Amino acid sequence: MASPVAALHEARTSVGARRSEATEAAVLEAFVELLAEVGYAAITMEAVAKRARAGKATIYRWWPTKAYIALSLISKAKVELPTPQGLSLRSDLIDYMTRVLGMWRGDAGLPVGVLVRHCYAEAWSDPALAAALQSERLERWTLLNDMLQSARDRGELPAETDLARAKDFAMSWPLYLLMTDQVPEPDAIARMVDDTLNGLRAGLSRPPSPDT
Amino acid sequence: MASPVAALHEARTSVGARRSEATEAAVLEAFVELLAEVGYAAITMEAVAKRARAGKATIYRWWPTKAYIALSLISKAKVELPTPQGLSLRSDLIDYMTRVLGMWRGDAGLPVGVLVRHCYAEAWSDPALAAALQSERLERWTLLNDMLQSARDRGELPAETDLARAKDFAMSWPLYLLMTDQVPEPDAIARMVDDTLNGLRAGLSRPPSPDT
Amino acid sequence: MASPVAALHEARTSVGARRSEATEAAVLEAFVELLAEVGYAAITMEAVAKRARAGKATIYRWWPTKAYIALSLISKAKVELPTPQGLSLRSDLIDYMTRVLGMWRGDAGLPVGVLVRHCYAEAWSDPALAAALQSERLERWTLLNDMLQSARDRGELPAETDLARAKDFAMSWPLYLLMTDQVPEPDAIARMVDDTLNGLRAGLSRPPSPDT
Amino acid sequence: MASPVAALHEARTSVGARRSEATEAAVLEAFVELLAEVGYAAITMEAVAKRARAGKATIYRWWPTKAYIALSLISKAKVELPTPQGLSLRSDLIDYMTRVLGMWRGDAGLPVGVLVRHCYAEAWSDPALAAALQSERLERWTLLNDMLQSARDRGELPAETDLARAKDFAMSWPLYLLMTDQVPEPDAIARMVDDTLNGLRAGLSRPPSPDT
DNA sequence: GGATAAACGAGACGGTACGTCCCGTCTTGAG
DNA sequence: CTCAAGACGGGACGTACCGTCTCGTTTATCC
Repeated sequence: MASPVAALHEARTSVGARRSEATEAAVLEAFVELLAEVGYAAITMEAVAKRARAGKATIYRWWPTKAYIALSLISKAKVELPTPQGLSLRSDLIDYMTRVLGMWRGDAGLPVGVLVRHCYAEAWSDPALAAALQSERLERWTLLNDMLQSARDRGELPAETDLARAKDFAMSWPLYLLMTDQVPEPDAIARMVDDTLNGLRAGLSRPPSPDT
Repeated sequence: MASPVAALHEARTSVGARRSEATEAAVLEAFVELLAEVGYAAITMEAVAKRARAGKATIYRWWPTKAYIALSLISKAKVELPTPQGLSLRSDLIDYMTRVLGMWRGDAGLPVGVLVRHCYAEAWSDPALAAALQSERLERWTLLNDMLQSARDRGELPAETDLARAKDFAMSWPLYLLMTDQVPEPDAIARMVDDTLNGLRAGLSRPPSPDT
Repeated sequence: MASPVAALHEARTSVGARRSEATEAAVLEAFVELLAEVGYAAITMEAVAKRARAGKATIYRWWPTKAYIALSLISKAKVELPTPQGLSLRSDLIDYMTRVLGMWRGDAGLPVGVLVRHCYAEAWSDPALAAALQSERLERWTLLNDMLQSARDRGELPAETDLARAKDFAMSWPLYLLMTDQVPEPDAIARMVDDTLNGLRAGLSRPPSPDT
Repeated sequence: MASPVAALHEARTSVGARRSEATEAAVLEAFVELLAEVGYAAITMEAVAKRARAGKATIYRWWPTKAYIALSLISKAKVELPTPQGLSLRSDLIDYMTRVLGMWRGDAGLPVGVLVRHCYAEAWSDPALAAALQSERLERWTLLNDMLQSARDRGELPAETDLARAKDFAMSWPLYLLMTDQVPEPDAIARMVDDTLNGLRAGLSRPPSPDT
């Protein structure tokens, strides 16, 4: 059930050997190694298979393209996101962004940001991947949603704030920076959050209501 | 000198036949056709050459990868950007964004947005392409810069506004939408601009000064 | 002990379920069907297993390669070979060849000729298969041997005729025709037999004796 | 133009690089080496390409399967066949068969017999190959045809002998021996020829004429 | 005008990776 | 204990493109 990728392979009724977890781990590990050694673009399914001592057919059985392997890694890279303190949206956002950007930069070993960028790139031509990414995004941004809701409840944000749009808006600045290779260093995160907050506090625009 | 791509091939001293403009046009046209028929990802240099009735070597002589062909097309897709009226930043931005997004969506026939997205994607692994894109971006965003400067001069924006950062900030929301396949329809552009303006008018954060 | 193939699996000491005859029949039947549908070359063990609803391991337990399955079918294709009348070698041979060639052509449903040809082909690289084929051949050609011996006894063939060599010689013309896809129609069989008889009656050459 | 295989690639109207003879030679040489090292059955197109330092696509461009490479080698293996002396059919045949069998056994380095056997095997499933083999056979057996014709003219064979059938008959005994791995040593060739001659001299059967 | 040189189309080349297929083995649970 | 189902490591298949390299033709400059 867990990951969006695994979800495609749930049905299982008959007998026979089960999916090898050792192989799955070996594939992911091989991918991480190759990412560090040759870079995302130069990774081939062939090389991953050889490195993982797995058959190519096995890899294709579970991951249609290398982007899905990347997505598996993104899903596994669950950082310990802090429970929002709820004192102020600003401090909550700074905490949150610090963790997220640290994960993107690879503070925990795996530079998830590279994977995210390439997954978005390939999702442009692969609707199924786009959908999987979307669901990944929803799952991962739950905390962000909670933060914004609390802030709205506390009156830090206008009462009529559209939470979904606010979430998108809040991620657009950092994602733009990721996309253009300008992921901010920790000390620049507060500035980024302040810029975002200015936009949010002033109240996001709303769709025109017929009665207005 | 025109385009960033052509700039790499200026030097010319000796005799011999010149670059065939007919061939260049045929290649670009073939690319546009293939884009509509099979999508960006499925375009190959081989297919472009065959469609354009050009030799592969000829294409490689002028464009290292298909991303550079895309870049050539982006450069050629000069829309008639309006001279800013200078009445208000809001109306200027709405005019500007309307034109840019229209070009991205392909209102003039060629969906430039797809090309932009894929160029960004491939630029992640190709510094030279990234540089060419950067210079393309500067050129294209000159008008945006002018608008912001005028607005600052008129007092619509805080006097201490960092124009470069403001430009990035102003483009981050639309680019994010482009990247996530949510390019707004014309009637939603005003909302997008308003969200951006809220952030800008409140004053972008500034880097910490040593004396603070 | 029946077939040369089965003979490899006679020893049976331990307990447990016995070989399922239903499975064996299903495999052979599946093979015959596939032979008609896709041709010998395109038959795979995988497809046979699936068609027979048998496990691949089960098939491999009893037949090392598909050639052995073919051999099993050849062995089973016991036609009612006529007891030699003993009136004349010529009429006996015509009867015999008519039956054998009919079987090759598939008059009884299964075109055994195709199986024979492919078994010979694969036997070139598989000594065990070659040996099995050899023993199959001996068994099948017993009648031919009898005919030749009777004819020699009756004086139709030179007294010093080497029966083994005569048997080979008698089969070489039809086998050559099988190999070159020229299996004679029934009315041409008499001609083939006559050609062979000419050679046999004149006396096959003998190995040089030391005293000659 | 010569060979049956090359004949498929004669048409050539436009410009462009020509077929590389060095590569063709390298492929054939690699095939010969692999034949000696691993045996026909274990040769793969992949290994041939690697050994010859040729691209797989290049090999597939000129030879559809490995059997066609074998056929190329057979065609190239032109032995110095003796001009028939014309003294007697028997001595001519012995000379001829000695040369042919020597080539099959590999007296000149390349065991052509193995190639012939496998080509026949694969021709059973490949009509185009069968046709190419047929034309190869015709070309190679020209001398045999001449011998038989001279002998008929001299009265050594019945005047009504069908030369084509005689040729087939003359080759059926040696080919049968090749197929069953019993290629005769030089001293047994005379016996083989004698057996064949007995059949020929007695007169091959003729198709029934309507007026008989 | 003849020589020279560049660019061109066509396309063969060595090579890499693709995604599929099948091999023969091993694992799992049902009978 | 055997069997079906089926996942596995492995490896060859035949294809598609890559980017480079002849070829011989065309086109422009220079002497």
